[in-house]
Amino acid sequence: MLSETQKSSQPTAERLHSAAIHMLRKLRREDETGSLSAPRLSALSVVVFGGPITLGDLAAAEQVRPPTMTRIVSALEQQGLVFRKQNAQDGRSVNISATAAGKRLLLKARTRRIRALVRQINALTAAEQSLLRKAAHVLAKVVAGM
Amino acid sequence: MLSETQKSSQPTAERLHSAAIHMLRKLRREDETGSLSAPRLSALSVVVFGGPITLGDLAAAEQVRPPTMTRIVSALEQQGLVFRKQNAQDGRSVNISATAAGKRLLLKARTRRIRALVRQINALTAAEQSLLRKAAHVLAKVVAGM
DNA sequence: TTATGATCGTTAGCTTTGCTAACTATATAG
DNA sequence: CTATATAGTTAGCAAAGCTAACGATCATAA
Repeated sequence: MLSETQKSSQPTAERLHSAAIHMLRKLRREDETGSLSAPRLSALSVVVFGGPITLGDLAAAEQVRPPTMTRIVSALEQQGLVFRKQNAQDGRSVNISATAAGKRLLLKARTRRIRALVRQINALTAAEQSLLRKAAHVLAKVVAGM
Repeated sequence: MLSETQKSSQPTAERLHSAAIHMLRKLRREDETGSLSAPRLSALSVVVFGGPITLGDLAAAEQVRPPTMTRIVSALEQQGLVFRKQNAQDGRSVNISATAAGKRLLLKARTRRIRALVRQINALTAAEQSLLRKAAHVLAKVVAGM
């Protein structure tokens, strides 16, 4: 038999799932002029803060298959935001790093993309903001564990 | 100049944004055998609990353009989960309702899709679960306001 | 040392989901 | 009755996910 907390985590999960779907759809529309889609922004962020990184590791970090990441990296490279470099030790492996333009753009693009979200959070009460701040950490842990 | 809370909501927003991206990617992969993708599941949910509903209203509720919703509804209809019916008063308008199979499948599919998420939440401490439960409500409000 | 097999990345090709533009059909206003 | 506005669909494009198949490189074992 299920415990009290187990039973009640189903609606919580449903709400989080729904919120995630609608949040991303909304942010995509807010950011209509943005040069960086969510997958590209997310990948670039990993490269900027965690690079240089191999394509395989980047794909794993972003939880997508290598062919998907190949295409995202190629697009970012064409935009001049990252560059590939062959690994000297292992010729099969490719190291991906961010260019100066990539680092610059990441900060601007990320700020703009989540602007609407920040605005909404700022409209909350101080208690709610504090709650959400703590929850964001828990949520990150939850997702990492999946 | 920005207040203390305003400054600190930027990283919270970033964490929530990142968590949403990775959560949805992970759930999609968990649910590999699932007959219902996230957009279809989300739309069906609105129809089941809020239907009958016009295509335009459904598109607005799901924050997508009418052509996108036309296609999703057509797919759901082909799967026998919803059906269209012309509005008697306004011949341009179409009302969408769930079939019995649609209602049945929604519950099963939703449970399966978020199973991994529920599992992770259950692994949290009681305090964290309580925190997340409250945060889910706040988050729903935040997203609704965007 | 060379042959075998594993691993990394890419290419090719499919599906789904977004979009805009343009069209049809119906309703409403003048 | 005509003109315009609205609801939904169709057509066609791009991005992002996948699998399968392939080339190139590395590691290992005969």
